[in-house]
Amino acid sequence: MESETVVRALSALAQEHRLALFRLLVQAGPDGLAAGAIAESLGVPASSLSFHLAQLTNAGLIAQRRDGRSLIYTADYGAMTALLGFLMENCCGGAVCVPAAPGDTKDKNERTAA
Amino acid sequence: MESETVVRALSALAQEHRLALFRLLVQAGPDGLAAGAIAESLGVPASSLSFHLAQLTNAGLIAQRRDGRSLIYTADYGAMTALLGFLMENCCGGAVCVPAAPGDTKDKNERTAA
DNA sequence: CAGATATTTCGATAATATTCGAAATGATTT
DNA sequence: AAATCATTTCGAATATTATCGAAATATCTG
Repeated sequence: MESETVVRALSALAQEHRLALFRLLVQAGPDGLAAGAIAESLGVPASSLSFHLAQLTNAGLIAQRRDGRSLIYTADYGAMTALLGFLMENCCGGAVCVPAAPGDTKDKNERTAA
Repeated sequence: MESETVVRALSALAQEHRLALFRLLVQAGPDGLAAGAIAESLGVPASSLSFHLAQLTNAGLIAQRRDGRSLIYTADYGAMTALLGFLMENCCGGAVCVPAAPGDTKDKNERTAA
């Protein structure tokens, strides 16, 4: 995974509306949501939303499919996992350091490390 | 974890120099690196680097300690793990979907979900 | 084909980020 | 305390991002 790709993905998520949007799609699952439904849910004008959808699409984090006159957007879980993988990949020079299971929101960062 | 905190952390990482900087610190481990060493390693002027260090510090992703006349920066692994945790936390409405271990770079996103 | 609906593109404006040299601060040495 | 070294703050130029209405595009319905 190229560092430029990662920056684009992080940039895409580094914005209130888009983070909310992405999480909305993640929770919506494979069925996804139509652009209109998202706009309403987020309280963002259609044209603004379209801009944000384009950013996320461009970053490869979401995908588009057409259903009638609606465009349905879905989260790309693969891209997400790849991103997370990249962020921990060279952690501590390869030592085991993030054994925490998903959902475990522990905040301590004491480590024996090296 | 507040969404605003997450956005700040993502914003901090969503920039070539800072992503490289953070990864440099992650790999450097608990010993960390002096600002000067980082500046040289990244090929960035001192004042620019200082700006980026401030961003990462402000986002809580790195910490500072003084050693003589040098300021040593280290990655905050706890903040990092918290961020990753948040990003997967509500994934698929709570269904198990990212069981992949760190280092496993699988790219498929087929899921039975709901 | 005309009308209605869903969404995107355009264009202009406002807001935020990045960059880097020069000057300021803090810590060390002599 | 003066000189020196490491780093940060300031200020100002440049670049990138976000916002949203109006107009354009694409799809469906009658």
